[in-house]
Formats: sequence, structure tokens, C-alpha cells
Amino acid sequence: MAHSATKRSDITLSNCGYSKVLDIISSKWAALVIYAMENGKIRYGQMLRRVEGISKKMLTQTVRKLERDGLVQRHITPTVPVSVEYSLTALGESLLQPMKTLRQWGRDNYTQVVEARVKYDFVGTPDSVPTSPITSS
Amino acid sequence: MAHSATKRSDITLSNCGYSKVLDIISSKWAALVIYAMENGKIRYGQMLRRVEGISKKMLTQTVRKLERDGLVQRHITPTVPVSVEYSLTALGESLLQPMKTLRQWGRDNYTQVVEARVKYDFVGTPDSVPTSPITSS
DNA sequence: CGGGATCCGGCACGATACTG
DNA sequence: CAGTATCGTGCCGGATCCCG
Repeated sequence: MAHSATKRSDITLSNCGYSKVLDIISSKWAALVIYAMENGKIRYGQMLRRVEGISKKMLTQTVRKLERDGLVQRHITPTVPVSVEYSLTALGESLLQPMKTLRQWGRDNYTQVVEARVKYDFVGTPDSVPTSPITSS
Repeated sequence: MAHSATKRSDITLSNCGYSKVLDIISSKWAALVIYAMENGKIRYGQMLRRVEGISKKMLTQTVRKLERDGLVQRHITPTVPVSVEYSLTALGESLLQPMKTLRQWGRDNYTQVVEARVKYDFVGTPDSVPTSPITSS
């Protein structure tokens, strides 16, 4: 580190690329909605059914934000009952790979995280039981 | 339920690896705190100064959650004023690469996202201006 | 069919003060 | 030095109803 470097904080929200990405896809449904589009155009109602548990409000809100961020395109076909299809833009598709990398990490390691939590909560909770817990016999 | 596939929703929160990861590092400060530890052990006060804008409350809360999830270790040295150091566990380090991949995407493409927003908000806001906007000449 | 408008509860986050 | 305790607030997300 430089000599008198009074500049202490070198890690900031504003220049962190990861935080910027979170700004785009940290919402609860964003990733799921993107996955629903990874094979090409898909209709609104289709997504509503494919993404388990999402409500119309959240689907619309999520897809709108993604559209605003330039990751998603809307295609409107003015048939009798309107038909609206969504698809990823080139920018949106470019995000798929990095996301998959993280997703793979999650698949590979989430059980370890869950185990760590159980362990942490186990040693953390004791309010009683100073005696050995499982080793009953 | 199996045969005629009435099972429509194939994208769910519970089986999405990406969403699981978000559960771990989607909080505002998590990534920044992890970055503060990527070069090895670091003291509490050091992190407080390195991560711009973080409060003691949020640092403690963030680091505790990461510890609970098994990504971070705490080392306490009972000197006169207590000294506490934090570092990434093997699991925590393994998350570094996937995170960097996303971070790189953010660095490379965030400006495009910002531009898309400006554009979207521009065509979205008009309350007036039915006349062609940019094509002035 | 594909939304928009509204009400509401929970929780992430911030500011401040106190402690061993 | 390294936290904890408490209070307050925004806003994310769910439920419900309405619309063209």
C-alpha cells in the first residue's frame, strides 16, 4: 500500500460490479423469469404457469423492470384477445452464462450451507442442555 | 400425477440454484464484506474502514450471517482490547470465482443497462411531446 | 388475455446510544 | 476494540379487485 494513503475505504458500493448486477437480478423472481425465457419467446400466460407461485402483479413488475434494464423485449400481437410475447435481448442472453455459473455453485454447495446453518444454530441456541446432547447413552 | 403431465410449472424457487445463492449473497453488503476478506484475515475495524459507508450494525449482521452460512470464520485473540479477525472458509473462497464472473459482467455491461433505462424512461415519461423527439432536423 | 391500482404486513437497512 | 440494543422507515412482495 502506498505510503501515507489516507484513502482507507477502497471497497465501495458504487464501483462494485457485483453490486450493480444485484441491482438488476437480486429480486425474488428475476432469475426465474429469465430462465423462463431462455429457450426463446414465451407468452405472458405461459410464464405465469411455468414459474411456480408467481402472481400476475409480480410477473408484470419483474418483466417490466427487466425490459427497462434492456434485458428483455416485448412483442405485442394485436389479435382478438391480445397476445404478448417476451424474449431475452442480446444483453439479456449475455447474462445467462454468468448466472449459470453462480447457479451451479448453488447446486453444488447449498447443502453445505444448510449444514453449516444447522450446526451454527445448534451451538447457538442452547438455553439449557449443558449436558451432552445426542450422546444419550 | 405422472403420466399426462399436468405438471405445468417447471421453474420453482425451491429448486433454483441461483435463488439459493441469492439467499446467501443478495444482501446489500455481503459481497463487499466478502471482497474485504479475499486477501486473507482482516480485523473488524479494518473492514469497517475498508467498506465505504457500512455501519457497525450492518457489518456485524452481515458477517454473522456469512459465518452462519459457513462462508466465514471468526478468530478471536483475547488481547487487552479484544482482537477479532475474520477470513473466508474454503466454502467461502469457492464462491469467489462465480462471483467474479458476475462482477465482470457488471463491469462490462452496466453502462448498457443504464442507457437502456434512460431510453425506456424517455419514451415512457412523455406527457407532452407527441412530435418526433430526436429527429428534429 | 394481459395487465393496472390499491391496501397492507414484514423485514432489510440506517441512525443513534450504550457496553465489556 | 468489537460489538449489542432499540427505534424508525422505506419498499419489496403478496392478496385482492378492476379494466380494455
